Amino acid sequence: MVYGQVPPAGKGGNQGNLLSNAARLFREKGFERTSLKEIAEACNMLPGSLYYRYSTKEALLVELMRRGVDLVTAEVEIAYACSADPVEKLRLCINAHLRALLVDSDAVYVLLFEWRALGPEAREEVIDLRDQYESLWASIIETMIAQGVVRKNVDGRLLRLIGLGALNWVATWFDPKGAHSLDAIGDFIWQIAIEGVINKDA
Amino acid sequence: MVYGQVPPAGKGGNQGNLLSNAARLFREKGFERTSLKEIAEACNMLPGSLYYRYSTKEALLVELMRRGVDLVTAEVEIAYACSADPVEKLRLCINAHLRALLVDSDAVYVLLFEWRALGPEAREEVIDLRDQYESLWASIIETMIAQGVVRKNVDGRLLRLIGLGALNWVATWFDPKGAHSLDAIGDFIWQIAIEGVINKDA
DNA sequence: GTCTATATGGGGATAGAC
DNA sequence: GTCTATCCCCATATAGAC
Repeated sequence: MVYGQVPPAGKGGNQGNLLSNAARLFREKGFERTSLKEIAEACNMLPGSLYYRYSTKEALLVELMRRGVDLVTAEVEIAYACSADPVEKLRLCINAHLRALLVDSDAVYVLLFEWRALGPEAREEVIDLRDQYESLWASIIETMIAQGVVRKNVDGRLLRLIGLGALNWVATWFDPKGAHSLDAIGDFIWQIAIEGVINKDA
Repeated sequence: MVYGQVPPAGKGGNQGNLLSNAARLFREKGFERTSLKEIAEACNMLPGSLYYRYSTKEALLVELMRRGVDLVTAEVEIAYACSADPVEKLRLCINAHLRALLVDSDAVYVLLFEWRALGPEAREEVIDLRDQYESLWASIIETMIAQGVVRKNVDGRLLRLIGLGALNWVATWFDPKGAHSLDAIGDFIWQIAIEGVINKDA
């Protein structure tokens, strides 16, 4: 069931504009601290007009999150197909996730950090979508374990949760003008996953 | 400057109760979605009464966050002193951080996940406090690098940010009734830091 | 599709009694 | 210290004109 969506969704227009404006504002200020008035202003419209597209503010958020899942899923799937080497696949997928979260779209950030704003019904849908995305990572990791690339005694589920956590938290501190490029950060995380940080010669 | 604090803070009373009720609610529902009415109800009081203790809702949040920083700092400092072995120190500190965040107090969670609710002034104070805590981790890591325990070519700042990210994100999915105890999760993260997950025999 | 105008409710906050 | 009473604002959402 598709929560809160307006039936035929009109003829398409510049909905994308509305969603990306909303995504940017939700990311910058958070969902509750962003009013429909602000979103409307960003689109050169008036608050009431938004209800032609979305039945509630929450429905707008849910639609945004759907786009976020679709986007990050697509990016990681493409990255996965870009190499035959399993360890290199991992590196590419890590960087794809970071790029989707921090460069390509505000929707992925909103998806990951604003789900607590959802009521029970919408929350269920979004958690399902997020789980679908995470199952992509689950299969990436399980494949690596099956191939013997990752040690068999490593818990795949824990590895996925911890790894995605390390990636997601980057969104709280990353500075595009900072010392490290996003790819450098992704490669760093990949490096830790491969061999840790301890000096074995000591 | 101590933002928003009520001057002499009265004679102590059961402020801790108020703060822990607020912390629990902020953690469960988020800051904006928790009304002063709800907090007051949890304390068997009425909304207006809260203003005797805190000049604004935000000041209450800030005080909560101060407690959160103090608590997690103390826990990690104690853990650090509990072993002489640097690698074991790291394990203990990881688990101390997780315990502070997920068992000992809701304030640490609120500190880490609700800082976006703060206005510019309060935000500056809280970010300073958080930076003080992170400098504790910075010195733990720098010491390990100086001792040659961590490879010298590893960027200490990145390691701290990524590591704390992996730890903090655990708060979004940890289930006390789940398959892994908190210590098991901490040890897993520690294990990755030490040697990664890749099978070198393959 | 967007605007005008407005209903409605709840939120944080205040003043002063007790 | 807590309660009573209440103010004021702003947010979401609606109805109907254009």
